[in-house]
Amino acid sequence: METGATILDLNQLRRSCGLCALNELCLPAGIGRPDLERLDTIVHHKRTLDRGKALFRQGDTFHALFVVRSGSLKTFVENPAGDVQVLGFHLPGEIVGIDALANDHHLCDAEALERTSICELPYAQLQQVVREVPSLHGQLMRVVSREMVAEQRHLAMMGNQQAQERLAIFLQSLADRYGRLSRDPSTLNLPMSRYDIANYLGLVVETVSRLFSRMEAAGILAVNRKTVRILRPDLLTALCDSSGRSLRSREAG
Amino acid sequence: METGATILDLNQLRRSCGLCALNELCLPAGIGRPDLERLDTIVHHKRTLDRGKALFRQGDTFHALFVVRSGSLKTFVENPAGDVQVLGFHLPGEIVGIDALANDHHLCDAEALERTSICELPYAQLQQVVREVPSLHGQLMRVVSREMVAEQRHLAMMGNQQAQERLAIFLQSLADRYGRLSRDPSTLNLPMSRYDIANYLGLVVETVSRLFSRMEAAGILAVNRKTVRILRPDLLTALCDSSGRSLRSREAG
DNA sequence: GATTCCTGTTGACCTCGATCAAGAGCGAGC
DNA sequence: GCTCGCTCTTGATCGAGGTCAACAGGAATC
Repeated sequence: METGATILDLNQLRRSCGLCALNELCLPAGIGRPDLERLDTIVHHKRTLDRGKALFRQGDTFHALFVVRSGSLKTFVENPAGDVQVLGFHLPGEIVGIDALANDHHLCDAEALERTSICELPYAQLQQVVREVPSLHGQLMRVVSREMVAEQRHLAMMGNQQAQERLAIFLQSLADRYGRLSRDPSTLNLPMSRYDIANYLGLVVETVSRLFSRMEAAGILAVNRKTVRILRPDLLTALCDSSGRSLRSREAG
Repeated sequence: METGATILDLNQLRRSCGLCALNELCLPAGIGRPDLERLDTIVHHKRTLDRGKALFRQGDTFHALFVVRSGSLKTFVENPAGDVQVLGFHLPGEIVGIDALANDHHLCDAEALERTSICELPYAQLQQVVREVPSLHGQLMRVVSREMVAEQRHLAMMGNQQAQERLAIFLQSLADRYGRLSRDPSTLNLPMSRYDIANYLGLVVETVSRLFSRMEAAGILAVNRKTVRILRPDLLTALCDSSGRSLRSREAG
């Protein structure tokens, strides 16, 4: 349906970090033109995953870092007893696979929540580029640090917050990230199941379901399966810090 | 060797990564002699903290990474409501401060649990050394990755494990780390308070106290204030995976 | 359209761990 | 010595959220 040239242009658009809309949210943030082109030479853009398909599995040997380009992923660990813990949901511009650097093999699973396309950064080549482009080292460390901070927030939520606050915080953070991606932050299209949400929040699915119902009854949300509209962002924010456990927290000395 | 050189040798011993007992557990692991000497030039060894003193506080501007040399630290976040979450306890050879790389200021507090000495790695200089010693980049990423994995384990514990399993896992992991530091892994000298342990595990102090008593009654531990002897490591291990929540976990899909 | 499977919702009940309360052990300061 | 103020322990009670159970709404297959 299109001329050959158009397809090439589209390919070009899809292939270059410099032209990618996620540019400033992603690894290239703050990296100058020529260096960016060097980085571009090693980025593979091909991989596309269907819903439920794995990007990598626990135990896979590590060879690349990945960045979500469109769609979304979940990462999770599973212990020998079969207990699953969802570690995070990853939206466009977010990096996954860092946990594998310590051991040369992946310690968690990464799975597509919907049709998802991925940029692949072969690690050996990335290290070579880091040698040539020193500022990339700093940027990589910053991105990694950002992931750590997200994990710490997750942890703090699990340790201190009540069920309702947890869900509110989760929705809020999702809305924030939608905003940063220039999507409408008041209409969330949750790509993950209630089971995933519950597990991520350290709750069971029934509790999450009840909380959605309760927040809908309170006029804060309009919930229709995967589609959640935030009607009262102010009330949602209020729910985020209803000061959970009083005693436990204040005096850990 | 000359007389008078002895004092210099001791200083040398204290000052050089090459001679440090933690060498292979720390940042220098896998780095060759000459590169190590270059790294050595930027490491400051002076800081010593008394119990309860802060290495840094939330909001402090970031200028250096730190490695515990002796003693121990806890890191924790505190939200505006006053809720505290202990993120981790840091033993010799472990690095802290990475979370600050993303924002140029610290997002958590780090506090000494006992008299603790610290190696300081000024970040600007560290980056310079990374340019000169490319293998250091890889090693830094590995160390960071190790921290992330520890956080993920913490998270999985909070999400899936019952109270008793949490304490068992905590003691087990402490014993493992003692072992790696060539200390007796069966006699733990807990530098942190019951409050810190409880908060780290997402429990309250009363629960932790009861669990210690219960495990002592079961003949697994001998508890005397801060001193905990592991009498039956086999039983402790058994408690670590008594498969907590069955339904919640098995099918997060 | 009927069947099956899966995800999600709602209700009834119960348990684990939080909360409240009291007291014991120990150190620091006077 | 005594008191004050911690940290830690133990007991009694309560409630948030987990467990069990039943069912409803889609989606996929036939």
